[in-house]
Amino acid sequence: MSIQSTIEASASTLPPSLARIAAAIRENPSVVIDKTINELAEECSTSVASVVRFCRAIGFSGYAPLRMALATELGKEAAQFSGRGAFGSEISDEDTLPEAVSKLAALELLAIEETVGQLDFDVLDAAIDAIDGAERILLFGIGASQFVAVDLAHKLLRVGRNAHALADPHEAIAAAVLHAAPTVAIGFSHAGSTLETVRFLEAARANGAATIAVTSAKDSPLSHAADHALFTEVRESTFRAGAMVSRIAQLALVDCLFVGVAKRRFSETVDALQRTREATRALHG
Amino acid sequence: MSIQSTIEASASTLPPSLARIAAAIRENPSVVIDKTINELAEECSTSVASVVRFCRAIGFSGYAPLRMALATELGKEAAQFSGRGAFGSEISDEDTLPEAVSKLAALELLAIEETVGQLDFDVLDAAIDAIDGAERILLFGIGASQFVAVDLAHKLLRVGRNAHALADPHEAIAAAVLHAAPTVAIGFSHAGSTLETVRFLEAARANGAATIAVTSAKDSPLSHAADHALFTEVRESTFRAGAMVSRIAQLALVDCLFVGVAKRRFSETVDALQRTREATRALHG
DNA sequence: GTCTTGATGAAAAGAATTTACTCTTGGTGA
DNA sequence: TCACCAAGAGTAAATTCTTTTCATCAAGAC
Repeated sequence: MSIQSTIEASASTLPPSLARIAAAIRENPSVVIDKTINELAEECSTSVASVVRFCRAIGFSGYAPLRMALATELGKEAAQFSGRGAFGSEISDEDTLPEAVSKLAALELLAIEETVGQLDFDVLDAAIDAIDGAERILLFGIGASQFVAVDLAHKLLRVGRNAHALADPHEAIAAAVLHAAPTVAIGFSHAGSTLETVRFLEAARANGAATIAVTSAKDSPLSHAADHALFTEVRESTFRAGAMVSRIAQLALVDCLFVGVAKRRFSETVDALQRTREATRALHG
Repeated sequence: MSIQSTIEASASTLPPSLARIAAAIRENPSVVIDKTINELAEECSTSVASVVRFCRAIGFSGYAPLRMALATELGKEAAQFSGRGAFGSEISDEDTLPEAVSKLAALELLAIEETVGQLDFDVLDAAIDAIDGAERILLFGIGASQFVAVDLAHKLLRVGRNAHALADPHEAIAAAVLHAAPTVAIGFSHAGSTLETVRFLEAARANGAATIAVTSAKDSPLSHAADHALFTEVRESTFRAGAMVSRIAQLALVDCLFVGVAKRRFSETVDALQRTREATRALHG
């Protein structure tokens, strides 16, 4: 539990003069670091003794320990937002190149962090099960999502799985309705509303295939059409950065899926990767 | 510049007793936070006066300011490594799924951070200039790098640039040697040694095209074959995670390029994106 | 050989922090 | 009504920590 939330929590039970100190710190935590106990007491129109009482009240032995702990905590917070440019602010025409680049990078980092952070491992595990159990893996996405589908297909192919990224809606539906070996169908759509992709999953499901959705929209046609829905977390500032960031998040998610599948058949996977690697190296002489 | 590296840097020029203090802090920075100036002096077999001198020597006005700053810095460091699983450690068979996933995510985050962090903006700017000035943009990569090439081509296409991701080496060379409008050729190769990609850039260069390399290898045939070499920074733990992480880093780099190009023609770009967006929306009714 | 110069620590001086004690205020029960 | 208690708050003394000052010492320069 952080110091600041501890202060927040105990603020209501504190007597007036200690409460003033709590309020001052809540409003600007760095006063503790910048000011001595005397200055802080004066700023809160109270005595240094009360500041010491306040420190005790929130669980510290004195002012110095509180100072150190708070400095550390503020450092942590700063780190969370440092190197992440002007957060959330739009990438605009006026930005210099380094500014624009760091804003974009910040969004991409955040997207991966949050996507992986909120991942439901039960769903992920179930999806991996489905992929692991299938003899035919069909992947479909349109536009930017197509890259992601192709990427995963390529990776699965390299470890010896029978994966196909379908190029167009007709081909996708045709493959989905084909009665063949146990199939898993994976549909990719950032907004979750791309009609062709939804149809693809629906058709596959109607034909007894397991279905997986990868989208950012929790409550969307695509997620409803799937047995297992995996979500990306993207703070899409606008369409300008949106496509890039959502693609990165989808790829990170796809990597998680792949790692899971690879783990299931670890030795085979390692073996397969080694072979493909050697084979391609042979090509280069 | 961090406090700890400042200490590191000045340690060699410090007189013996101050050097002892520097050594103690270097070995365990948190002594500064845990101990008073008296205790620290005693631990270093020196006087409190020397500790104050030390603080001055590394640019602080006294012990208290150093304490606060160091506490903040340690907090930052702590934040950097929390939530990033077991760092650098290999993804292994024994990992649970959440472990494996967080290790992978940590590697991907690090790759983006470091790639963007070490980016040479002069080179980036020059590369963007080249792309901006070209009337024909040729992109080529093989294997995993092909996705990156296709991705960038797709994005440039969407903002109205004449970009082509070439599918195979023959096509690539053929396009490169064609005497046509001012051309820029962009080659992608993680290792920087893929023969076909190197040949592609060489052919393009011989024909007067501007050339750009995207690779992780600073000193490689590909980077030497290019006018402007952009580097990804990947701590490739092994081939298991390597392909995924390097691809993410390349994409992040490609996004930087794209943002730069888009900035040059901001209104046109926004306009073009809006049009393509509306057009695709029309398709979905 | 003496004179700097820089390094060092002891101790005084100055701040900051903590403790001890006092004062006020508002309530309680005889 | 009044004595009394307890909680809240402050003053000032005591303590601890930090900074400054000054004296000493060693090593190299003249």
